[in-house]
Order: sequence, then structure tokens, then C-alpha cells
Amino acid sequence: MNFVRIGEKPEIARLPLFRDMDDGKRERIFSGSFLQVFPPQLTLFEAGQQSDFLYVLVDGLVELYAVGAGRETTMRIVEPVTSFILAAVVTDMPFLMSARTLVSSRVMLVPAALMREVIKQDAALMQATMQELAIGYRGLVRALTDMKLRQSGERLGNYLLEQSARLGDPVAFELNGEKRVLASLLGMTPENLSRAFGALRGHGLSINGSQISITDRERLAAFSRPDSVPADPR
Amino acid sequence: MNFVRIGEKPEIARLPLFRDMDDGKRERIFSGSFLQVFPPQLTLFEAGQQSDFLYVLVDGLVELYAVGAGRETTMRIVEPVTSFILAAVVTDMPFLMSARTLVSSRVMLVPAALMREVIKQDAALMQATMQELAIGYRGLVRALTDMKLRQSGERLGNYLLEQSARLGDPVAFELNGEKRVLASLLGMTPENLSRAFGALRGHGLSINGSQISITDRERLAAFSRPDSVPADPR
DNA sequence: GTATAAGCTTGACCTGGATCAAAACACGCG
DNA sequence: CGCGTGTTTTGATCCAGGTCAAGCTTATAC
Repeated sequence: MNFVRIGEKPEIARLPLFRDMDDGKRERIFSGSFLQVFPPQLTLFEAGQQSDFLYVLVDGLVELYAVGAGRETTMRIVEPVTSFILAAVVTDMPFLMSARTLVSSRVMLVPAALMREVIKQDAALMQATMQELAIGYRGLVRALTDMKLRQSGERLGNYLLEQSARLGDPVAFELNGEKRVLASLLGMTPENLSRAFGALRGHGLSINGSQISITDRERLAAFSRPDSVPADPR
Repeated sequence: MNFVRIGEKPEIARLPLFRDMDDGKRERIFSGSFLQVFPPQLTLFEAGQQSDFLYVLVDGLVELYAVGAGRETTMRIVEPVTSFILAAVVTDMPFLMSARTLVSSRVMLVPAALMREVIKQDAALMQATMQELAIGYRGLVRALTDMKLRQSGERLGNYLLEQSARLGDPVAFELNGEKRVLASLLGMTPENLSRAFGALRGHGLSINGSQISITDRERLAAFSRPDSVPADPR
């Protein structure tokens, strides 16, 4: 168990969540937290557990998933550097999702009680928490409408367009994580994801393994029917 | 255009969102807001518009819905007394959902800029806003897993069980709003909702028009596979 | 290098739920 | 009170996507 060292701090402190708060208070949070490295495929926590920590993924890849009706589904793929399960910590309620590492990952654990305490003391942190939750809320509204209104191929097309946008609009990029996880995130089976990729060839997409290349953004967008309201800037 | 009168205040002031804040600040919000009555089937706002107001439904029934891929889907049925589209107001971003009245409704409109300003000044209001968003976030996580993991009949069963729980676990209660709206909320067609109701007869449910009666809660729950994590207290 | 396992893809088939059509019902209005 | 409009129900059919079963490709171990 390592406490947070000086080397990790800058990138975490740069997060919108912690960026604007009082330096002393931030130091208080960091010194009460610790960094831990987890091997791949390790469960960090399970739905139903009391939320004892706020998690910040510093390096690696983490999957948030939900279990129910005898099956499970991926809710989010967390990329570094990002905090997760903030809502459970803020409300002091049990997790609704479980988390596992997809690859070896470095994670900062902030004791939930400490987090809640400092939120009450530091207005900037509370404000940032509020913003984070509001942005997350909107992300979930989008995810839900995506599931309810689009069919699987369109969801995949949109995901790829958004992923490209998040990376700064490169034509070519690589998928992170396994395709089976992506399939679950998009609410489909691996078999169907494979077929959906096939269908997108000929709609402006070229794919080779996990190498994605958007050959015709217009065509892909026409096929995918992206949201009319543009993505929130971040 | 009526400013908020003394008669409406208590029930609004009792909302978790406004309950704990400074009295003077609350008065400032109320006196800058106004109450308006809207006829049924009137669009209050549309997705994509700038969020100029926070809405509080005082009386009536409002549907939040999203449009996309050439279709639309109900996202939430708002019952009084509840605020809605808080996330858009907090982030000062365009609405992701549209809203229309289902029946004649009385709504309080709080100018978004005023809301944001007072949030910054009043820590209790900011805290309440944060809680509200976190609870909403968790509600959406549940809604998304519901859509991804359960099939339509189970969703209906769960909805009825939850609705009953929210009303204080009565055996019999009445559906609010039209069934077509409920169908859309549950992500199915009216035809299929009708069939799903039929299927639930014989699984502990009795239905006559919009009169629901849970004759065997155990059986209905067994059929519907409710969430393992109990609902957030409110 | 080969063996072994794991992921991914492809094909055949099945099923939950959508769509289309029409009958039954409910309700507001003249 | 009866007509007309809109909702709900019922039935028949269709289709997106799930499931099952092989192959195939890529990675890891030996």
C-alpha cells in the first residue's frame, strides 16, 4: 500500500474534479489516499457493496459492469485519467455497478468518508463534483436514448465516430479493450458486433483487427444518424 | 405570468432541493421565478434549446422524451412536486430531452442564470443540487441496466412493483398517464405492452383498465427479477 | 518451432418484439 | 343519445438480433 507520491500527483490534480480546489485541501485528500496496482481481470468491487472509496484510474483500463436477470452487461469502459463511481460516494449508498480491471492498472483510492468531508469544506470541490455528476448524468441520458432509439449497427457507428472525436478526430485509431467488452457496452453479442463491423465496411469504415480507419466520415455519419445535439465539450 | 405566490411556496420549499438552503436565498429564487399553467399536450421545450429555466412541476403531469433516428422515446414521466432538467441548467448546456405536458399542469420556472448564481452563493443549495444529480445519475444507471438486461415483460413487472413501492406498497393503484406513454417509457410498443399486461395476469397481477392490483407480490417479483440492490431511499 | 487456448468470425437457425391490420372500446361533443 | 375520434386490444406476419455450432486467427506456453 503506497501513499500517493509526488510523481502521480500532477496528472490527478489536473482533473476537473480536483483542479480548482484549495491546494491544502487537495493535499489533505491525496495524503489520505493511496495508490495501488492491480493485475488484469481483478474485481475491484461488486455491486451491492458499501462504497468505501472513490476510485481514480491513473493507468490501465477498467470495466464497469452491471449484473441482473442472470446476465451481465458492460456499462462503461474507464480510461485513464478518470474518476469513477462518484455518485455512489456522494450519496453514501451501495454500488450499482461492479468494476474489474481489463489490464494491469494503477488506481488511486480516496476514502469515501474523507471525500465527502472535504466536499463539504471546499466549495470549489463541491462545485466540481456537481459538474462532474451533471456531465455524467447527461452521458447516461445519451446512452439510454442510444439504446432505445438506435439499432446495433448505428450504435457501433456512433461509438466509433465519438471515439474518434474524443481522440482529436484522427482518421485511424485503435480500439482499446477486447471486442467482446465493446459488444457488451453497445448492448449486443460478440457475434453481432462482428457482423456490424462487416456491415460498416462499405459505409465509410475500414477495419483490420482492432485497427479502425474512418475512410469516409460523411458516409459513416449518414449511416449512424448521430445525435442532433452535439457532444458536451469537456 | 404570475410570480410565485405564498400559497404555492410550502410544497416547493419542502423539496429536498430547496429545503435546507438559506431562507433569504430561497426567497430570492422564488421571487425571481414565476408560475405558469399550461394546457395538455403543450411542448414546454425541445432538445437542443439553450436551457433558460429550471422547471418544477407543481401540479399535473409532464413527459420528458428524446428524439433520434427518426423516432422518439419517453425518458421520464414527471409527477408533482418535482424539479426537472437540473443537469442542463447546472452545466449551462442545451437540453438533451424535450418536455410536454400530458395533462393541464402548473409549473414553476426558475431562470437558469439565477439558479446557477444562487447555487454558487449557497452551500446548502449546492449540496442539495449535488445530491439530486447523484440520485438522478443512479436512477439512470438503473434504467440503462433495465433496458440492457431485462426483457419487456420483466421491465413492466418491475415498473409496477416500483410504482407500488413509491406509493407506500398499496395492493391496488392506478396508472397515471396513457398506456402508450408507459409503453414508450418501458421501451416497447403499445401493442406489446398490452400483451405484456396479459402475460402478467397469472403472475400475481390483476388489471382492469388503468386499475392495477398486485394480487401476489411474491409471484410478480419472481417473474420480474427485481434489482438485487434495493432502491435508493428518498 | 509446435501445442493449446482464447478470442474472433462465419453460418444456420430461433425468438422476442416490431410492424401491419383490424376489431373492440372509451370518451368528448353536437 | 348517437356519432366520431383516439386509444387499447387482438391477431397475423416480419425482422433484428440472440443462440448454437463450427471454423479460423491470434496470442501464450512449452
